[in-house]
Amino acid sequence: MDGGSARGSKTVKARLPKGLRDIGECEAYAQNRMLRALSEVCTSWGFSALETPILEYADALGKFLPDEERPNAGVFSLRDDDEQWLALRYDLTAPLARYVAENYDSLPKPFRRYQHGPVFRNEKPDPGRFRQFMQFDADIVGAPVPLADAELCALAAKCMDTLGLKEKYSLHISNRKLLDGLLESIGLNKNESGFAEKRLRVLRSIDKMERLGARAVTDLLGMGRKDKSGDYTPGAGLDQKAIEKVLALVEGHIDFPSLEAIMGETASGKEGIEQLHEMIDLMKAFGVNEDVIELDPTVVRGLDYYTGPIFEIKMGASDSRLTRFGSVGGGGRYDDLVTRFKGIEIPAAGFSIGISRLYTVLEAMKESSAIEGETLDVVILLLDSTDRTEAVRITRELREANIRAEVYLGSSGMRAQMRYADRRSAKLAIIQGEQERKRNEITIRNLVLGKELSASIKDSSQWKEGGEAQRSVARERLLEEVSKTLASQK
RNA sequence: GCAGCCGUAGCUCAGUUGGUUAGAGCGCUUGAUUGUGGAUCAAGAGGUCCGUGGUUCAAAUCCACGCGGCUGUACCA
Repeated sequence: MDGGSARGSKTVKARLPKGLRDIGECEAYAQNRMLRALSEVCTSWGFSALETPILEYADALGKFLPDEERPNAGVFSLRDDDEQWLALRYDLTAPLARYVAENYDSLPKPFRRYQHGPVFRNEKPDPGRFRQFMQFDADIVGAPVPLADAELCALAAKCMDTLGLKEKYSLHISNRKLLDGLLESIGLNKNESGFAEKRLRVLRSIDKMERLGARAVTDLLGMGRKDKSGDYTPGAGLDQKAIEKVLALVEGHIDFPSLEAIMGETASGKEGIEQLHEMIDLMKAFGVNEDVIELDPTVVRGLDYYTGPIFEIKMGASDSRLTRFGSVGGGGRYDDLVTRFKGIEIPAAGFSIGISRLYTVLEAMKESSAIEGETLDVVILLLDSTDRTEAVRITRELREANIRAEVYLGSSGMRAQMRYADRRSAKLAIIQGEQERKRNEITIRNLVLGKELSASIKDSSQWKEGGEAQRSVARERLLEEVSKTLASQK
């Protein structure tokens, strides 16, 4: 009555906020390795590091201002003590725009930078989609030419190659101007009322092509669509002819001649095609394998954001099992982003890779080289009869030789210590109890070999003897014998 | 955001038409088998039955609302 309930009333329930997660050792190691590798690539391509803070003024982030009804829709925001709204960054590009605007005069133009860090989105978490995740981002500000777009695409490809994913991804490229050309060619006029709304619906429908298929997209372009749950999504209200034209663009593979036919004489369409041609030529010159480049007008991305070339990095083009993961990164040209601050248009383009998402995909692909953690090498057991300072000296000697070692901390029995070593996937254990000490020896147990042998062991005395998995050697030969045992395990 | 389903131990779940002290398996901790990962045996820890209110002599069980999870859908920088 007293114990449980009294404790219950005083303790706090340990719980993780929804949509957030703890990252275990395997993913943490993998994430660090990926970030390090990508940073090196960017550095060698002449991009410099820039780290902006996690918090920004909400209005500097742009789009998602806290409003009366839903102060936390999209972004996490909070009030500073001077009443100004702060918000957690939801990507790395908006803070870059703020940085560029603030430091414009002192920056070299073009300005090339990379950055990585956690970003936050306050929205409904879905499986594999969290409210905090790691992004890697690279951008070029102040270069209006397709050469910059091509270089960023090529860098994205190089990044994927560096992560060991050569031939496991593809770059789907398109151009926002193609979509402008399409809208023009189906008779949507910029100056008509309701254009913005209609444009948005058309673009969203196109974006759903891959997930929902042609029939659903037809409905969405026309009268609207009712889904399984009974929810109704209003359509764009296009006529039959227009719908067919849109579908022609987004259905199946497309090549340049058919693209030209669809775009016709529209100015934006022509410009978009021209830019794509130039980009692809330059990408190849940058060393991108032609096979990973895929012309794909279904790529839409940020609706009010991009102004020119856009692209997405998708996994396993040939492996349909992976298409459900969608894109692991993408980017494009966003010439308007700094305009908000400066009043003048500053050309900019960039891309980001979703590190957290990429890890999830690699895990599902069982890319073990990318996802395995770093295991412990040695656990030094600590028995009642073990000399503490000697155990510490052994630990230190191993560590100085760059062997990952730890001395058991605690007073449990030997059995529990062995279980601990097993749980930690340690490769071997070192024992120096009374028997070893008398003879100035140590016992090395090969845990990997021991596990293999255990399958055939029947009675418990064999366990204790250890057989080939265990031997005693002179104390001075510690390093030599440990190294030998570790080497034998590879 | 909208809709449907679900919520009992760390995990997977049982719990009768509402009825005494809420259970099992696995896992976890400790111990035994001379000082060894497995097996076996023994003991132990671990619960606000999601929360709040209601119906009732009586609620894990029925009702309402909230919260959380899953699925679909919307949004997605």
